[in-house]
Amino acid sequence: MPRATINDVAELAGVSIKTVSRVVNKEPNVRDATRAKVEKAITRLSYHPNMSARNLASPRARLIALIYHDTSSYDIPSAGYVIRMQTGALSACRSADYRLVIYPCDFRTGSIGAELNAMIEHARPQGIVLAAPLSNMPRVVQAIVATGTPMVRLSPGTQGGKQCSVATNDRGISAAMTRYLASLGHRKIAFIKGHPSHKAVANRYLGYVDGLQQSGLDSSEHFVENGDNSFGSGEAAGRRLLLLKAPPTAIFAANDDMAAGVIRAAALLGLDVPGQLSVAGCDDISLARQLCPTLTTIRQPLSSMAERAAQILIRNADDESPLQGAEMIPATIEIRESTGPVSANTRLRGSRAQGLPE
Amino acid sequence: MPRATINDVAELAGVSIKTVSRVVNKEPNVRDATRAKVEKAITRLSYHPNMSARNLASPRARLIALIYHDTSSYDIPSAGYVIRMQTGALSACRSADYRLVIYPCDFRTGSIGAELNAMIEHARPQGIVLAAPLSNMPRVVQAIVATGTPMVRLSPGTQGGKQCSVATNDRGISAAMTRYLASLGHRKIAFIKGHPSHKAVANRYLGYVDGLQQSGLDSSEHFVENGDNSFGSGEAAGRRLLLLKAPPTAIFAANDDMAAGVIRAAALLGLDVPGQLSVAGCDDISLARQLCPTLTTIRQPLSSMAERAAQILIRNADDESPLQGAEMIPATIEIRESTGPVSANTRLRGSRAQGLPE
DNA sequence: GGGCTGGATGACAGCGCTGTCACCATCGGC
DNA sequence: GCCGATGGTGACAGCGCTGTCATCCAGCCC
Repeated sequence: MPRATINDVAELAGVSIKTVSRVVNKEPNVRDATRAKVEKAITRLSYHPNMSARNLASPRARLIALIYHDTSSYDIPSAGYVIRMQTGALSACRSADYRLVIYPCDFRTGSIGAELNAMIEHARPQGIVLAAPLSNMPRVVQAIVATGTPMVRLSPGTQGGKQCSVATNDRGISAAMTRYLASLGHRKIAFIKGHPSHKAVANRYLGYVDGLQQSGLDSSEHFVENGDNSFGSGEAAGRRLLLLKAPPTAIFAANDDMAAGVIRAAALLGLDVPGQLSVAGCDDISLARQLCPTLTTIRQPLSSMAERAAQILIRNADDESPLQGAEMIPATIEIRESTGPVSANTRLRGSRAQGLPE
Repeated sequence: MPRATINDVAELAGVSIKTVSRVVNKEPNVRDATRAKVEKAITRLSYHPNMSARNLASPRARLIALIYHDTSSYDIPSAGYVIRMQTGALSACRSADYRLVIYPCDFRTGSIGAELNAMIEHARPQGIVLAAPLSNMPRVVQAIVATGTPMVRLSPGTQGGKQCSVATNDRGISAAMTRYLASLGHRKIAFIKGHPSHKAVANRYLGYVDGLQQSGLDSSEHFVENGDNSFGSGEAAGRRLLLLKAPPTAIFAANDDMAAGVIRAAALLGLDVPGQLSVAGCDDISLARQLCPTLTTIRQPLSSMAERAAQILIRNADDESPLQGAEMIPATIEIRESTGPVSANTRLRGSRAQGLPE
């Protein structure tokens, strides 16, 4: 059957198409009886408004773009990260009858500014959700700002500029994780920092320091190692920490990949996790549940963040609000198997402890 | 600056808008000189055709929908799978000036048929790319067929119906993997089957049998175990195989999760991989590169498959071809660290071999 | 009751593009 | 030199909707 148009509905309901339009768009100034009549006709004909016609006739694009760094060209450990954001953004779009355009792009490309510009010119989204780490790259942010398209940044790390953003409490939740470790009896809690370019990840270190302080613990420089977000760097840092004369009993890594590396380092040294060493990570990548033991970690509310960002953009079209300010959606701690209370024999090492091959 | 329209271009080039339209759509019957003039004007004004107007004016929707099973509600090990398909589909869409709509949905929902129907009515895509495992679920396939929207199925497992499909040579490449293992000197090659509902995964078993035969090896029932695609089932199956009196020297699992389980089982039994046991998987999930040792596996050309599917759909709009037949894009074997030649001391077990705690 | 206000509704003109068809040159064949 | 065929081009009517503005009818004030 040919698709029903607004004319068909108007005819069936005995009103003008304009009135149907009002009902569809939930505009005021329609009598209840009329509205009911129209709604009945809509149902009977299973009418769906034509997106293209709507967009053409009104300045509103009903299109949100989600721009993120494309990891598919190399490794894809962060695929879950992207999927979760998509899920959130899609959810907001679906309920508002908007469409979502996904735009993976590679920030290492020199021409990313031009590329984004072309995409924006082409798709003409009503708003843009910009994911981390693109959200804290001046080049990228500026290219988008230049187009004048409303934008919400996800986890921008710092509140630069007036752009609106949605973030999570990286620092606060990291402090909470540290306090949680302290509450298990740990006194020597180490931290492995992430790659310095990642602002949001850097905030986690600050949270760690806060947490130590709040728990009345000293932050010793010996218990802070540098990593670069990779599994290998986590393993190396973990090994260095565990081979100290007075090693920590808990290690908190700024991301899950490094935490997984720490678990491996511990295994190679014959240490039981969590019996002799507690390990915590951050991000809740899928690996966190597959690891053995499963990894206690911080779960970022990525989906909610992206959903909120899309909502802000959608609502912005109505009330022309200036679109600024930062929203915060709290992260949660996922307690799994890799953390536990300090045991009596914490200092005991397994037989394979010392001098293992790298 | 306000966005340039086709009128602006026509005026600048001194032709009618229809001629500009012809140039933009690469239609014939435009003199070269005219075409050049128009193209120059387009560049000067950096004109981009308005999608909505185009769609409204022509039956062609310039929209492809990618429908896949939404894993985000539970665990997300397959996020990479989705991302790779998206990448391929996006690539086809971008180069043809099409838009991509992603539609994750949960096949466990009772109302999935109605849901898909509503989505299709709403978005009106010109074609649908249906990913596995949805592509071999009759309920889902029928719901889409009922809408009359052109569809290409990805890895449908079997060639049911007349729908067009793009698949990979699961069976052939599995045979190749088996031959590869045999070529390393392995004579006792075990296989761990996947979940029976997954057609494409079932084909891998057939390939394994083919491969044994092609290598002149006997397929012994003792060397085939059942799994359910999960890590845990792989570990259990691996353990059973390795505790046989005459255990295999190579284990080929129908997917990577199970292969990872086998590696863990081997580690617990003190077996060195690949020194004493070769392990191969299938899918090339991101975990495959993070495992230690990294996993030899079969990489499905997901991105190419999705790209091809989208291309077929896009091209179908031009030449009204009946849209049927199955295309095949070959998978590749990724040789990594987990497989190696049979060593002299293959039968030697590590000290922790027997009777370890489960 | 006259004049007003404001809510409810409809007429109408596009939004920017494509499909159809008409038009005007050419051009080759007789 | 006349004809039909063909290539190149443009006029024009929508596609299905929304924004604007006009219209109409109640209800209200004095």
